[in-house]
Amino acid sequence: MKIKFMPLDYSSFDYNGENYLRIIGRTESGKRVCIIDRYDANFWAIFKEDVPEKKMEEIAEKIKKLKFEIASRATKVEKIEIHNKKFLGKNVKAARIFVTNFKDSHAIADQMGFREIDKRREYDISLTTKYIMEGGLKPLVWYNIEGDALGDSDFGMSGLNVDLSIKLEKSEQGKLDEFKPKVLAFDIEADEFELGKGNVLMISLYGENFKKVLTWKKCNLKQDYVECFKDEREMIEHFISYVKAYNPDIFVGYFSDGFDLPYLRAAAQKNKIKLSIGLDGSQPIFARGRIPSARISGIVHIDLFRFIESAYSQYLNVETLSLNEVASELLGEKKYEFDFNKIKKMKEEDWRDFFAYNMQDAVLTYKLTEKIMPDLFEFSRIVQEPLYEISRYAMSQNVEHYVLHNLERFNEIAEKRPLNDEISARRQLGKYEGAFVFQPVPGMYENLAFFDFASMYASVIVTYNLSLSSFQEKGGLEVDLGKKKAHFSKEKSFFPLLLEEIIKLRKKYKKEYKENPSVLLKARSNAFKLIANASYGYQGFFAARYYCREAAASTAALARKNILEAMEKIKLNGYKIIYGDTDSIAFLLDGKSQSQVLQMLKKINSELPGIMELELENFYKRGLFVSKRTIKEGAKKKYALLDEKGKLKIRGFETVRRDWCDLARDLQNKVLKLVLNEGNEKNALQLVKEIIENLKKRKIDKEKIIIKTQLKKPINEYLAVSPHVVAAKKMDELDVPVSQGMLIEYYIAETREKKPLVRDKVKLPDEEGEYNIEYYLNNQLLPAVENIFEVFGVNVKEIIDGKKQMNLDGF
DNA sequence: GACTGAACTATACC
DNA sequence: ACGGGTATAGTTCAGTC
Repeated sequence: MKIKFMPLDYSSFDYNGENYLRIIGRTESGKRVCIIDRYDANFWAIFKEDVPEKKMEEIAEKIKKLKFEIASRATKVEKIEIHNKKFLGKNVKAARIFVTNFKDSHAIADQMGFREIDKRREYDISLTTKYIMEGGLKPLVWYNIEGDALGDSDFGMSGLNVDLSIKLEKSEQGKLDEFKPKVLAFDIEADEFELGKGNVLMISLYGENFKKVLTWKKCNLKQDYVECFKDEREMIEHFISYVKAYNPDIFVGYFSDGFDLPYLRAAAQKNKIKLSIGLDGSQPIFARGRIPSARISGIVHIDLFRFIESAYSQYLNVETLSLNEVASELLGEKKYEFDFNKIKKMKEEDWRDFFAYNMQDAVLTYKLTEKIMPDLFEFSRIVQEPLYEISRYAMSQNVEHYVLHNLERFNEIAEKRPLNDEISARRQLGKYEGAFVFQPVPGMYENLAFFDFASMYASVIVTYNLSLSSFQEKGGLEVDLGKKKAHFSKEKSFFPLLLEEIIKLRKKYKKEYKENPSVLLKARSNAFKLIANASYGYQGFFAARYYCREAAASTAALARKNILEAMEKIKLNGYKIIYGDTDSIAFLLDGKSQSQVLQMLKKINSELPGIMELELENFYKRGLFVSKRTIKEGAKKKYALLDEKGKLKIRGFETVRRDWCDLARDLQNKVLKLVLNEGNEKNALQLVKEIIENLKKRKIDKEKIIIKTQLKKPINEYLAVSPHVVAAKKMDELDVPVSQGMLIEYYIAETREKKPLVRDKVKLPDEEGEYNIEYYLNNQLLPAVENIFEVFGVNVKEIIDGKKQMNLDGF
């Protein structure tokens, strides 16, 4: 039979000791289909350089005869083919070793100790990835499929909840038409945060024409979407049947890997029921990791938080990745408010609010999924990994899988993943010299231009062919790394070639998007951009297959060379350089016209090597650079600019730092705005005086003096007990859940005795007390504005102190 | 006990 | 363990007198 099919969920299984893929997806008409496809498990053995072909054949025969007893499976080498391949750009002879079961390939590879075999590769790649690499069905692409329909129990399947199962015979890629998956969002609320400690109070589900809160608490309320059950157990049972009935392609939560699903599992276990939401009736399976990953058989479980954290967050202007902040930023919608302190003594109307709160979380998660789905899908298509994986990969893994899935075009065998001792050896090498940052002279400047290099590090890698497979002992391009020199071949290697393609595709889709905007084109262009930008970090990342410290160090070195040369050229054209960081250059127009600047840019570009490209970032009316607090010299990475449209661009200042209180941040922001707009400090100074007056009169709202600092490790691992650690300890004592990664909130209060340390004055936001005027003046307000006024020759501290003196005199 | 530099820590920039 | 290095700055800690 023939169908049109789109693959969504991938898993593999053994049947009669052999490997099969079970791919769940949809047909055009919305039917849910399971495709079974055979995978011929294999890995590579690369021969040493001078092994004669006859010897290779002999070894192949010997390998075929090897017997293995692994995990009580009778595994053998099924077939061996000898191929001309490439490994890291070099021609090699390699034996492709087909084995009965892929699970045994690592063990078999380990037991093949032939002198003539140099390397064994590709036994450490996941089966699904290997399958896709070797021409299997790619995720999220329409296929025209031919094959035989399967019965319910074929291939040992049983009770799989699909409309149709097919054993794949022929497949052909179809057109890239639209596809709208069935999405079901969920969220739970519990009375304790710790896993398994408390009860699941309610579960919200939200999908197309589907809106429900399931609970076993207060049930006589007029909320049509709330459904009440006898107890926790009955609620969970109905949760399972609702999920089954809705039959989602994508089941999505926000931090559901780390909280909702583990909690539900624990609750189900406690109630002695199975959380059988999988298509085959199985429970979610949890894989270990920094955050556990919850896989649901046949359904793509996406934890939106994880995708946002790894790939999407750089588009967001948020201080935390909480559902509330992310939803506000992307949807303009907020979570509902609910005071969790009430949870132990709830009134009827509190329950009503709580249900609504729970519902809203699922609604926001659903809407966010709709918003982010194009990006998720494009990542999956471009990297060619399934949604489940893509939504959890770190950027390094995205880059790595992009490379793996494109190796075949270069006839390349994949490099192995480094082992633990290799990783630690790489880490011990320490840092290499990175970017150049120009030290600015503090001051207020008028009429500036900003240039920056387009995707600088990626274009350096491409232009100079910097990669593991082009790295060589001598000859070729020599890069000066200070103590050492690195050499790279001139012959273009696959990593830079792939990156060049990525950059070109990015440009192509960006252009198409500008001509004909669509969410799809934007997502595609963004995905290519992110992968390009992560490629430099990837080559310097100690756990990468294609790690090459020399390539990373050379990329940084050649980026430095290029920016310094560009600065020299700009200087030679008669401009004064004000600032620059890594790939950007700021300089004064100094009476010259914008078109003169653009002409110079054109000239510089014509002289740049390879695909290096300098672009105009913007022209600015004014720019402010301040000095460091400690030494009297210009501070790097700290400036404020005012563009021609009156828009402010602030970098590095306390205004943009979340660990400063709003009082100081707001004041600094306003001061910068006034100073840049007016060109002098007069009105700003007046404002500072007013705010300080208010501070001293205790007129400042409490929320404005709250300091938020992230707890980056468990409380007891801190060597220095800083204010936020004290606050965290206080919370812990009050049984408020404290965990690694949380933003700890506190304020600095007046104390009876004079204590020297800040941490002795820490109070939690709810704690009674008065803010410490001296602290907020000397440690928050003044430090935030002092450097700005210093640029105008004004010493704020003296003025404030002087004023105080006058006031006292007045008495 | 006051002072000082080093260490620890968080966060930003690109 | 789940890109990289560069940079500022607050607070505590440990040693000195």
